[in-house]
Amino acid sequence: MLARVSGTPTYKRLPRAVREQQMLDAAVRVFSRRGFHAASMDEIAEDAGISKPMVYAYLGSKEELFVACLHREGTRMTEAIAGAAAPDLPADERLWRGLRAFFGFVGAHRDGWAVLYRQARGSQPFAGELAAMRARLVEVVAGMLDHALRAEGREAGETELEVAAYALVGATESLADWLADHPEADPEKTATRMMNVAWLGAGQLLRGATWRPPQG
Amino acid sequence: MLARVSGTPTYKRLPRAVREQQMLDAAVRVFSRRGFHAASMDEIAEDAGISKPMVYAYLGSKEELFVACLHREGTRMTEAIAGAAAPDLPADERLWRGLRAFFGFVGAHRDGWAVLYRQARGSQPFAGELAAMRARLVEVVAGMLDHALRAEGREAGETELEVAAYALVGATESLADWLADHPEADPEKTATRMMNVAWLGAGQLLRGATWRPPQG
DNA sequence: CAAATTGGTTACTCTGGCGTAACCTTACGC
DNA sequence: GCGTAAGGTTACGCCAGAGTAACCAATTTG
Repeated sequence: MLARVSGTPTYKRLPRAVREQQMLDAAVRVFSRRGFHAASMDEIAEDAGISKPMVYAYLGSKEELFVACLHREGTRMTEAIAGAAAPDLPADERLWRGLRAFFGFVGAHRDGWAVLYRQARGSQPFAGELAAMRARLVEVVAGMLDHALRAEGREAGETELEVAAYALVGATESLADWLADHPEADPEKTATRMMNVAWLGAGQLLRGATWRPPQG
Repeated sequence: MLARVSGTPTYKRLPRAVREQQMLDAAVRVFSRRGFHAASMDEIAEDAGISKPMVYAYLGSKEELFVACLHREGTRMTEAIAGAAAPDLPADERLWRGLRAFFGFVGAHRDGWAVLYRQARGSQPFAGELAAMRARLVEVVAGMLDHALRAEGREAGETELEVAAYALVGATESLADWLADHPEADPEKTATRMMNVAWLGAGQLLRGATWRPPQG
């Protein structure tokens, strides 16, 4: 332990931007497997291959760190979905693409996203952050429904739309949880199933109706 | 403070069964408004009008206490819903009754149940407990779907049924959250809205279809 | 080649709040 | 009426883990 005689620092110096990402990666992993409360800053630091004070120096308190995780993951998700949007398609096609992108993302980030999301739902400090994300999503879905309705010359109350969107988003989140808990499941197939119940409803499903993805 | 000269104990002695319920009431309130982590055993004890060691004596550790809350509230809810079941009705009627009972319960226990439920979703120790409750619900819904399908001579894979039920339950939970956040909202109306999207699906909704509660 | 700046460390402090030890006091069975 | 269990209290032990102080070493910069 007398080592490090001359310029041989056991660690590697890295620019801030890189280290921050490593820390966020580690934080997502640790928060995922332990939960916010049970996760310790020491463990996160260790997992990131760095010492604790660095985490504080770059990302601030534990809560701030968690919010940073939420933010990064949330942004990634939003972008993944936004990339699938195409405002001039028919409603079912839009819904389908959105769902496929969403489940694709969740499937690819099983630990990351789903668990973070589950974490954030409970604890007050983050409920706001989360609620904002969900609100944006609900608004998008409600907007889509509204748009489709008006295109047919119909109209619905704001609350009607909000509630319908809320239910759709809730069902989707729920299946995302299911997907996260079933590693063998296929995201695409899950999206199709979601589409079936969301678009056709239980009534038609029971009558034997089936919705199938377009273009192969 | 030299008081309590003779038989004037500032507190009232009560049988264990009663005190336990008071403690659980208090625990539900405090966990609801603070969240599991931020809730302190001292506050719960104070809110219950008792001293902390009594809580430990009767209900055990903080985690055990929380699980006890979950259990009691969960049982109450299950019973409320079970009371509405009528196995020989058509599927839509059964779904409707179940939903109405559920939203009625949530509406009547706004802070109690919804927040407990939200709490439990995140934190590992209770995820199991919660998952079990949800699993029972999913099973019931899946069973209902299966029953209705077979009645029409059709059949569906187990996973299909499970996923559909999961989506339905998720949408319902989500609207329960919405209801809990909108104190002015009417449970019955919320149940109707849920029924609309669940039974008809977005497709028919957009075409102007509407589901209406039977018998007035 | 100083002298800041930036990346990094070890080794603490300090507190919230869980859980408990030790100790009263009323009621009830016998 | 008296012992013992059941209901109750105050006061404390204690520790995990958030956050910090103090200090070291590369690397850029003028």
